[in-house]
Amino acid sequence: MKVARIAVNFPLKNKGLLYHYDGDLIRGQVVEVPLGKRSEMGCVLALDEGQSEEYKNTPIEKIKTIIKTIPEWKLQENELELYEWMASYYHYSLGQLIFDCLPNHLKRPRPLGAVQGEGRELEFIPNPVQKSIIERIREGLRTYNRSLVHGVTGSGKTIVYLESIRSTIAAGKSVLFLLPEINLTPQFIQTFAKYISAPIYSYHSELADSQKYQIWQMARTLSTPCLLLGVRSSVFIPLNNLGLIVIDEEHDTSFKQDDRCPYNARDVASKKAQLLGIPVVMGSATPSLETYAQFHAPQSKGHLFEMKERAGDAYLPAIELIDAREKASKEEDIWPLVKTSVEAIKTSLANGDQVLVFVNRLGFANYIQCRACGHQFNCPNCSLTLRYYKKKNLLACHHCEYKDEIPTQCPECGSLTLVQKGFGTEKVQEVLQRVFPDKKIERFDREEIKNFTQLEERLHDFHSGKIHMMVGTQMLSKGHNFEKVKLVLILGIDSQLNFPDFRSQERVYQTLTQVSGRAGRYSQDGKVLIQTLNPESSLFQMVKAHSFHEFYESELKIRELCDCPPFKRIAMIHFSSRFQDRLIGHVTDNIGPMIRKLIMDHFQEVTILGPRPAHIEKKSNQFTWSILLKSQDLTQLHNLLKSFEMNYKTVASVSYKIDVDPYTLI
DNA sequence: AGCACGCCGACT
DNA sequence: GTCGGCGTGCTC
Repeated sequence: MKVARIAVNFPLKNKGLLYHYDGDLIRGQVVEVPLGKRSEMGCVLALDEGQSEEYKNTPIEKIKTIIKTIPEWKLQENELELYEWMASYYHYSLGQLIFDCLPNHLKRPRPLGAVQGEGRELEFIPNPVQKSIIERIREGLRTYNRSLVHGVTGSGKTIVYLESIRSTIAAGKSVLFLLPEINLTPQFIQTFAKYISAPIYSYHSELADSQKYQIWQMARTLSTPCLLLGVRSSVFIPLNNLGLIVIDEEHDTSFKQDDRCPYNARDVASKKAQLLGIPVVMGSATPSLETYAQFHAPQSKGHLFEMKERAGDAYLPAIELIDAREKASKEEDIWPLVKTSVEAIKTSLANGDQVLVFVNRLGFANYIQCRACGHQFNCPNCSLTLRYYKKKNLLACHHCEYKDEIPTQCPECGSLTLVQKGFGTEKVQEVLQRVFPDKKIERFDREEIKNFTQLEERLHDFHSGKIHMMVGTQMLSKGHNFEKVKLVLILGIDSQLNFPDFRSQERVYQTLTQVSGRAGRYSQDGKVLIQTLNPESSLFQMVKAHSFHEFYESELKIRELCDCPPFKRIAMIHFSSRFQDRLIGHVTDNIGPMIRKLIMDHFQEVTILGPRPAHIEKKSNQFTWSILLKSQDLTQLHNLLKSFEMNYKTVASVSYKIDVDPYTLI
């Protein structure tokens, strides 16, 4: 009997478990193994473990035998290496990681569609800036190297991507194109399908399991090049003969997975490219500070390409601030808008132009409060207020499933006066509809658009002019081109500005710039109005000036002062339990002191903050407290995390989760 | 994460 | 009496 080491699909973070086997087996083979009283999937990590110390020290009767191999699943060496890197970087179980990433086995096969690219010649010539970037990227197509294309909205990054993709495909290699949102897939396919002479596949959450499975199998066996367009999880698809990875909207938070293994697909993609020896091209109008700093640094090995102007005849829109402290608006019942904003919309609509209104929240009111006693309506399962949805006539929690009818009186004092606080897209739509009764106003948010069909329908109605104005959330800000829009109004940005996270300024800068990018791409008189209570804030001045560099330099200084990325690397450990008292006792009495001692004894470069309650301490009846770790020395940070795990003694009903490079510290 | 064992309170 | 909720311990 021979002995193999298997990464088994369960949470233990060791190097895998030992199993006996007969016959031939190779590293990367997917197998089914017995585990306790059940069976689980596993992946072969090593053979010849018969001589290892671990095998000699394990009682022979404990070692079980592999049940069977799964012939259609065998991971390639570079796939396995990527998973191994991820498991150690994110401190996650290798076996669990692999089987979280692989698609589920086929249940009921559905046909898989591909768009065949037409391979037409370009109908336009790239401008000199685009041309030189394309040329530089083309020179690096045979080796691992990283490029960041920082181009203002409308500068034509798509053409740079397109030409890089065309060159790669012409060389007989496939391309992986990562994008943050499923919503953007159709528009890219539309553009790419004209000019690329290869099949185009898209990979996203709307595909059935069987279709995902087919894409994986197609990817492994492909003999001619293809373009694969996909969301976060498509970074794991083992495309045969991959020659280029493109990451659009590099800064976007949806590249970070927040359940299971909290990986960042942008960083995983870079690692994958390194393992394969192929280039990565990233692009954004608002790169993340970390990424920009990597490329901007004097010792940077990456290529930083700047596109400072809009392509063709397009101009950047004029950005104006509107002081929302205007008093006059009250009597006219247009809150949360102010008179200046309404007038601007009126003018724009009268000119026959379309208008976009951006609001960062869903629903009608953010929360409900009793005027008499101040009681707020909270979610019984979470430490949060319930949001009011008028159309559904519900109070609902946005973290759990809780829903309730809207009460008519306060449960505390019986008062009948309940006031609606804060606003969302629904409220703004209602107010605007009252002011402009003869205009067609629709929403563009998650409540209204839940799938491709609804998305395409709404976009079509807007492009065709059937809809005059759209009120939307983030969904509106990402990548879409609206030809007839000359005015964009931004509401509710103040609440984002006051959000307690070191990245809140960066997020606001990105949102404002991206939303502004929707305006006036096709005219000289595009205008963006930002309605705010803080018009003096220097952040707005930088957005107004379209000055990413000024923002970057000023934000960088702040990051240095507060010991934040990119100056320090960060990791968080979140502890959760249904029992608040046990959780607090555990983290304050055991965990805090334990980590402080480890730091003192071995990892003095690391600093610790906490334990402290999470920003939302209770979610779905689970309490969370967190510890924040910072270090300039990445190795020490990782070694501390490893030591923490080795020394950790489990406490009943408390679990923990490590998050390396978290996107939020709350 | 599952799964089983074992302890305790509650109910036909 | 026994059903089921959940705490505890284990998985090569």
